[in-house]
Amino acid sequence: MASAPVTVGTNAERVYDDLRTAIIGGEFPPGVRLRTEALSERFGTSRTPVREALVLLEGDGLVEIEPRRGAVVRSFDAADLIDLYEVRAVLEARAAALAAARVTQEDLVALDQACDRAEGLTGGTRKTVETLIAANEDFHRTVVAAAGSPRLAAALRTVAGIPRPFKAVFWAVSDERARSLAAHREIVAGLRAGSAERAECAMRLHVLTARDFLIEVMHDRTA
Amino acid sequence: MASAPVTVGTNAERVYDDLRTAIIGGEFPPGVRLRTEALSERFGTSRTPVREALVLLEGDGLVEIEPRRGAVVRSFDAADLIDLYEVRAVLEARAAALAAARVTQEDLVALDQACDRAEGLTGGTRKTVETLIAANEDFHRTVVAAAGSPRLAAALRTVAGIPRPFKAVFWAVSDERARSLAAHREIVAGLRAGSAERAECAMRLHVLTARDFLIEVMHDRTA
DNA sequence: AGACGACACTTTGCATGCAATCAAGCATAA
DNA sequence: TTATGCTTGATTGCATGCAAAGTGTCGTCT
Repeated sequence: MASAPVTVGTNAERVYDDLRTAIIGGEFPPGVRLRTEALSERFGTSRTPVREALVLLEGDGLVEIEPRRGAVVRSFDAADLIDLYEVRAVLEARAAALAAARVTQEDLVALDQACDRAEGLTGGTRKTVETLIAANEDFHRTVVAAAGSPRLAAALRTVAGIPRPFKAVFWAVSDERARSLAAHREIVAGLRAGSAERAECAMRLHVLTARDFLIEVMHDRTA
Repeated sequence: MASAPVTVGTNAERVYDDLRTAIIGGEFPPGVRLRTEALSERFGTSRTPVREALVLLEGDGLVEIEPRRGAVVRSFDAADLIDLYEVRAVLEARAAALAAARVTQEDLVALDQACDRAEGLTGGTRKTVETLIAANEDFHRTVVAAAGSPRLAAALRTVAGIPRPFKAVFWAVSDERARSLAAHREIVAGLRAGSAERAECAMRLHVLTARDFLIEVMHDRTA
């Protein structure tokens, strides 16, 4: 049998993945300086692969690197997030439209399951929220994968990553949860019907609704 | 007086810019292996900044890096280019729509000038084609800048760079030149009128027309 | 003759040392 | 007291050495 390879990919990739998860997970809040030596210590490597990982994360828009000044976790203000969600709306809507013509039965099952996983949950515990976020990410990832456009997927990477605390606000509010779930069901219905227009509009509506909810929340918090 | 800074930015950025220009300029054709030592010699640095530049170029979709195998200039087959142009169509159309509401008088002048620069040219010399490509790039860059969306600009970087020979085919054919110029004028008209819809549709049409011409050319060549 | 395997060479990926630069704190002068 | 310049410590960016993985070649065996 095939034994798992000891090192799949390079060290830099591993650092990139782990650091990305850590940032999105909120372990490194926006504004925090990311010093190469501290990170290399944490990940058990030297500073070289850490530096490479930071460059990759800059491409994802998760960190900002200023020459000779170092890297900091990028902060997201309202304008940033609105901008990000609007680009996401355009790209994910397109992904949904493409997916409508290519989606497989397995994809549809996976999408249904992602919805089902979110369906029963009602509590507001950390674990529940984590599950909801994971199900949501699976859903969107499946749609993008079904679109079958490598370039679209690459473009989405520049707007896909935002820290979990920002996402969490969606799932903390019960009404938004229900609305999001309904939107997901609607998107699946469009895809299942093979209607690019339905899927596209449903996805666009879904993302723009998220944008507006975010605006509302931020307005309440700053007001 | 202020002397020009000896090093603006880092060495890695300079290598990235120069290497990107070289690849797009066709100096390194698709499929060519990019060995770090040879490049470091060329750019007068060590292998470290070269490696960083290659990672950045991978993010732009211009090179492919396989672990332990090295970097090669990415080759673009028909499916790749079609995929790329369709994502460009979505993103640039969105950029045009955003720009319609924000475009300044200076932007419009710059766009007019980009059109004017292409207007008189008729020959098929290398210099002429270079000028046309440069004017075209200025045009699109100006529109994207006028959109004022950093995330959109970042997403476009993943689909903006393709080797010049591919672009050159557009400008080698006189009819396509005229059509492209007319499309640019149409886009400017939409922007000047402040009509997001006109600008958006004109841009989408422009990019999709380019896509179809590319399909046609590649079909002719392979047939 | 063709296929297979061992060996040497090439190239990558990583670790580490070093110079350049930045910030921060302290002394000094107005 | 406040502003300015120096100095020290910290941190980045780059160069280089080295081990590991990949590539190609040559010899051998069938």
